[in-house]
Amino acid sequence: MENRTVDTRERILDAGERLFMAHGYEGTSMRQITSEACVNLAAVNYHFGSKESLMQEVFRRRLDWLNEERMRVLDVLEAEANGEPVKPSAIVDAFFGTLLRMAGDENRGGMTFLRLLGRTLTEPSEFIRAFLAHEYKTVMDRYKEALFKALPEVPKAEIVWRFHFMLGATSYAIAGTDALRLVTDWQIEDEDSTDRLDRLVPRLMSFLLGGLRAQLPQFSDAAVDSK
Amino acid sequence: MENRTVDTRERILDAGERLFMAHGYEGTSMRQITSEACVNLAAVNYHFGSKESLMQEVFRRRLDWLNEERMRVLDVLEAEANGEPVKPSAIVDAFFGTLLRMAGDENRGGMTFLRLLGRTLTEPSEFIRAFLAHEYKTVMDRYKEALFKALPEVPKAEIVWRFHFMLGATSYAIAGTDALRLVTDWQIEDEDSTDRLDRLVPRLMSFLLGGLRAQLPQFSDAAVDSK
DNA sequence: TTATGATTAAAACGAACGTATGAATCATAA
DNA sequence: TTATGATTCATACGTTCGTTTTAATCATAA
Repeated sequence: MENRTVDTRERILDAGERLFMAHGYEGTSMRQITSEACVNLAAVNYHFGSKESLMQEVFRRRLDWLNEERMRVLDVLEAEANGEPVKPSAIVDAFFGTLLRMAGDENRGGMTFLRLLGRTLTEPSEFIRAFLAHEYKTVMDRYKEALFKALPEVPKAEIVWRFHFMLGATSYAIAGTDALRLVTDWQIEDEDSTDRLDRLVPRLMSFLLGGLRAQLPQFSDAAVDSK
Repeated sequence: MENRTVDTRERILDAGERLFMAHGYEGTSMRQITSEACVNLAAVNYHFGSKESLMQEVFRRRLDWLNEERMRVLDVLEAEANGEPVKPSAIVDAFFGTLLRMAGDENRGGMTFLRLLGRTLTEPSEFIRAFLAHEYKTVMDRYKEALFKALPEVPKAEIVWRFHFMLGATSYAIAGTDALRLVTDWQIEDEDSTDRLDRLVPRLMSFLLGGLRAQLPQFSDAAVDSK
């Protein structure tokens, strides 16, 4: 009994992941999903209850592992540091590198899930917001604290903003890997697509670190940045 | 006759802009739009032909000015430079600063349009891709060339990627101004919302320039970065 | 082999979608 | 004042949406 069920559930999750990535939540119909998964229309409601619950399960399947892994890696880094601050580059790699390396692991959703995640963060449907907030809260707080410790001379508000900017650059780097081409018609010359992912990680990492450690902004107005 | 028409068209465009921003293209219905605009359901099809055409017009109304302004500013910068390369910081400010300062100009869409633009770039519906590509092509090429000249020691492929990353960070900075709060539950402490926008521009600019001028990545593999 | 609970299947539900139609209403020029 | 073209209006069309229902089919344990 177990076998059929798992296959059906997984096929639905895979189809949902791919279609939500390509057309968004609202732009994807149950009939598209069940058709692509080769299951009956009623199967989604039977196994997941509703379209919204399916969407949540699509995320949970990947995010649970991702955020556990992020916690685990940061645990290791902090243990190695023996109470000293962890290097910013190591923190950034633990958070964003772990995410990006999912793209190469087809068993963990690969590029498809990363692009879904990237686009979802800019179009948070009301119901998915609470879910993502809950799913992300703990790991975000841990990394925020680690960055505060790693960069004691940078105001906390600035670090929070820069984490925010880093998330944006990363989401685009993924979600837009071929979307941006359609906007700009740019060719990333001389690179086949296998090369591209391998090189994306160091490229993005350089950019993120450059931004994180950039000169602090000068506010034209009077008020100095509050500690 | 002219007056009623213009008002109706503008009210529809305003409502569409706000609702597309909040719920996305697929997530917004004609009935929501016409209801918010206080016009008859048939008014959209009468004035714009279809929902897709309305979406295009929502963008055109703002992008035409934005991209002309970007061109104009770069013209001025290059004229002042007398054939010398323009400073990277000036190029970045001309492109992204011009965009960000739209947020403060309610007559040009303000924050609403910027957030719509930000989220649309990660969810490019098939039909909007060709439109945005056409609308953006010329100005993108101009700025790309300016950056090549400004950073002759950086490989062109790297500059293209970093422009890409900067777009992402910027889109998030805008689209996520309150979306990210919902993901991370962060409070940007000690700042009222009027302060926030004034400070966002220098903050983001510092980050973008730090990323643009960051140390070049070291690729672990053999092949050196191609010219 | 038969009984049982899990899963799949086919069909239909009411609601909401984008769009089209034709009559009513408006502003303007003759 | 009346004729005309632009605009607004109420209404309906045909589809598609997510979900539900009821029956058929399957796998397993007694």
